[in-house]
Amino acid sequence: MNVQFKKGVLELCVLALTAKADRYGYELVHRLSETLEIAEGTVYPILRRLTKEGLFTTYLAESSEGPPRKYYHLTTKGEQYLADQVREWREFYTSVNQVIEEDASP
Amino acid sequence: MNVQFKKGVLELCVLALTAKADRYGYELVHRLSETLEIAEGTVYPILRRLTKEGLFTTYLAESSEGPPRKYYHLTTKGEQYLADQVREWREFYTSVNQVIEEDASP
DNA sequence: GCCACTACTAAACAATGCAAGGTACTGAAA
DNA sequence: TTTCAGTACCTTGCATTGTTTAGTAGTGGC
Repeated sequence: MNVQFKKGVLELCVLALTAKADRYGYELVHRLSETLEIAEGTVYPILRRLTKEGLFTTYLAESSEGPPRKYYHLTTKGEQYLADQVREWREFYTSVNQVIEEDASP
Repeated sequence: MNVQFKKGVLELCVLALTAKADRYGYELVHRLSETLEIAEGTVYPILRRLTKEGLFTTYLAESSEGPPRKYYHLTTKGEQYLADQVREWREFYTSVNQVIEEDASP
């Protein structure tokens, strides 16, 4: 998996998954690993940063299978930011595909 | 335009455009600026790097409108690399869209 | 000669993913 | 009881790569 492709997009994926339901870090790592290869050391800094920026609130919940989980909940500000990012992402990959296809089949 | 999205993809775009025809740097900057916002100082380092890696050969051609242009020509190695990158790109954005849509319309 | 445009280069800077390391709780196997 | 695997969290330093900013140099019009 091309590491460079992921830049900035992982943040978008974390936001998107958390919009569907509150998530905890470990869960996000494993969910995202199914399709995109992603490391723990990548996810936690993103969560910290986005929480600091007010896009997430957090709360702890006990688990029967290990230490308590820190859940992340998307704020209203987070939802707006996510919507913007999704729009930008769509514009972006459409542009890239135009450049590629322009070339692949002229 | 999200700066981080561009990382890694610019290389792909430069390769894709050069696969269609030999290009010179200034031309690439202006073509790519049409869709992605991009600076001169970004393109030339990519060209230098890819040339060093054997994906491009270069030659000079005179221009009636300024100094001679340095054209970049994709090598066979470059074509193979491009094909790989395009395949990876398609897999990548498909995965990202799955994650986003999973969330946007469940 | 001077200026705008074209073409390219160089160096310091910033953002972000990753590897590697650490802490700590639970339950089952030894 | 000790040990190990699985769960869950977090931090640090590194590598990669685009950006910013500045600079060099040729051409043609004023």
